[in-house]
Amino acid sequence: MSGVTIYDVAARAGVSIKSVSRVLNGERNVSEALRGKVQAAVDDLGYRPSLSARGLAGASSYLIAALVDADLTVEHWRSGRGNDYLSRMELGALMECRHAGYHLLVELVDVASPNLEREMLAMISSLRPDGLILTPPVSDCSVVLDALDQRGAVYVRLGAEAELSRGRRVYMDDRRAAYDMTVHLARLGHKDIGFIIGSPRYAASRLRREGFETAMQRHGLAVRPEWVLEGDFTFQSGLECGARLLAREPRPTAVFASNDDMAFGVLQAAVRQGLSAPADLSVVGFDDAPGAQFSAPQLTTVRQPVAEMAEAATRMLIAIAQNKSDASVERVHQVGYTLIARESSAPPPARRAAAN
Amino acid sequence: MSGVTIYDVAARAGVSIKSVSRVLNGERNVSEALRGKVQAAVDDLGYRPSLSARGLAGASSYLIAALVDADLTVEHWRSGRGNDYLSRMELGALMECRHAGYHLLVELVDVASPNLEREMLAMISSLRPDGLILTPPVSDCSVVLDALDQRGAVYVRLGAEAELSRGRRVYMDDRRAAYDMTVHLARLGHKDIGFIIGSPRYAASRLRREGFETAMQRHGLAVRPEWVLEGDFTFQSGLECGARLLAREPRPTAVFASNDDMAFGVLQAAVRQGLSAPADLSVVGFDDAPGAQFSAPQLTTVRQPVAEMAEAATRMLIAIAQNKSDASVERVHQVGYTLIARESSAPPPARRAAAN
DNA sequence: GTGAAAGCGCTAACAA
DNA sequence: TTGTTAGCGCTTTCAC
Repeated sequence: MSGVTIYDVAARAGVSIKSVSRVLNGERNVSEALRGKVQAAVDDLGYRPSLSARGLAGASSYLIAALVDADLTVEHWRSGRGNDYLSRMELGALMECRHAGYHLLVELVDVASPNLEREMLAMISSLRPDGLILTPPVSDCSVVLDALDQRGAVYVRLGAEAELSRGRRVYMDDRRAAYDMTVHLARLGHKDIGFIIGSPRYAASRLRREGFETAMQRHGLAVRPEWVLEGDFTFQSGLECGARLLAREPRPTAVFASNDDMAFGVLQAAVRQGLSAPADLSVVGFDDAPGAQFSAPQLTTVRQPVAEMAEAATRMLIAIAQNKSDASVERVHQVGYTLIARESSAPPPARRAAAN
Repeated sequence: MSGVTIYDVAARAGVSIKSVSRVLNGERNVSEALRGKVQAAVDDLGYRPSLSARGLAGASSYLIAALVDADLTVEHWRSGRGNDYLSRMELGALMECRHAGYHLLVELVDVASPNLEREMLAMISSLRPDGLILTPPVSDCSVVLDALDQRGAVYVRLGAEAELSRGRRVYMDDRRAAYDMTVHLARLGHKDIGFIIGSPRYAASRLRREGFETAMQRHGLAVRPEWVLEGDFTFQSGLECGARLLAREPRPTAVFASNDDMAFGVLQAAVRQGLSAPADLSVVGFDDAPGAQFSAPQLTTVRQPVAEMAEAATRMLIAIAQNKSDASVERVHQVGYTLIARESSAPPPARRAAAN
């Protein structure tokens, strides 16, 4: 029952297997008559070529592999929480694979492994994916890039921020988004703005911080070192940093956390100190996490179009796989972001008082 | 550069390719000496067998395919939101694939397609996965099950609630969880409890409703038909149902929404009517969505161990693939749930007043 | 424009 | 315990 092969199709259509193969792969120099016969046989039999056989015989595997950081995955798994970035990335990649007849494989990469290079090489030779999507922080791991380059693998780096000239990239301007967010706070009248840095594991953390600092300078606002704390992108770290920030005297009138989870933590810290947001303290985040629209108050944040990024990346990968000449495919693709102003950001208390 | 094959390893170890194959597959009847030689050659060369070649020649593909509803994916993609269930499921599956040397493939399934059977058969013959993980609502689609059975494919249905005797299942007791949640409200003193049914697309919706109704009856509480509304698991539908529910006179003192997104909607509807939760109205959900701990008030809900379910499913699949005799592997695996009482559920206003 | 034959890199029978 | 041989179902030369 299991196997209708190219031979069955060829026999039914009364042609050679090579002709079936030609039709399947949309090659030129195939007469309409032949194409019709073959297509009919394919439909009758419900035939679909074996991925393994194609991969073994030909140059394409019709596989796109998404590389995901293993540590992160374990962390999420342990904490019982999902990974919003992962699912959004996949949605985009799947949408694009869907029509092109490609398949999406998700692979864990242990960036800290001492055998990383070897593992990457092994993965490539075992899977032979037509393209790879590198998610952060894997997209900034030079060992991974070296291994892929060594094998001539085609990849797109998502949100990459290091070694910008290597490979293809799809990214958004984190620095500028953070700049805009800071300006948003400044325009509301905030002068005393605290900042919580993200995990150093992500290159984006640095950029967000730079965007913040640049904006502060341009607006003549002082960046107080004691108001710039380092978190690790978790709620807990946001809670701790928030508590420290709000315990100081004087304390900032606004806090910009490098991601939403930390912003939620700051919000919580504010509540514990008897502060109400945004009346006493404005809090803004970054990511537009699933909870951002349900938090109290709803969180002002930056939305990164992750699905669109993955779509673009997958489209590039498939184009290269099909064109054979990858020269025509763009090397860098920038996507836009959206600053979503919700309830958690408002004018500072002083300004409010003055306005009364 | 790309291809170190089994021949290279055999040559280097001074043995036949069959011996290499034996060592690779951990077959018995291999001397330690031979195993050592082969392993050394494998390590030296950084060899890893080609998935395609293995799949083509042998019975195993080392592929686990996760079947995901295409409509849902498109919806999430359109709305720019992630899919928490998907990512949690994958975390679990990946954790389990990881050590066993299996790979996870994510496939979209269009349950509404007129050619669904054909598409499923084609997918199977093209991919030949060693096992399939069916996520809801695909896990309850009989056309899919028929196609898989016809091909003798091995699958595990996640959260399946229909045709319980078919195939293997990993699930949690939705009915009982909903029962418990209803009891939770009853114990707080609520007698007037509204309910929002989930999307009929999911079999779990029916079970949650049944759990609610059974609990109400057992506690001598009336289920008022006008307080039982049908939503579709979206925030918007929760908002609408909530508005309708709260506009009535008398109105319930508690609302049990079949999932968290709808519960968030009810919370929002309460705010718009000038009601404060949980003082005026208790609201509870189901799922423990990412926003549940950040909402205002934090949401009382039921946590489903999705990652653990996927882990168990993957473990079953791999065990079957390796044992060849699938008889020893359990057919049904039930996982526990956790009722998480947060801030959104509290005694009803009357009770509070009486207590004063 | 079409077909015949030769592999791709493995596993599976079957010998030895 | 180990090796030999024959495919698995395709794509790729290379003829015609």
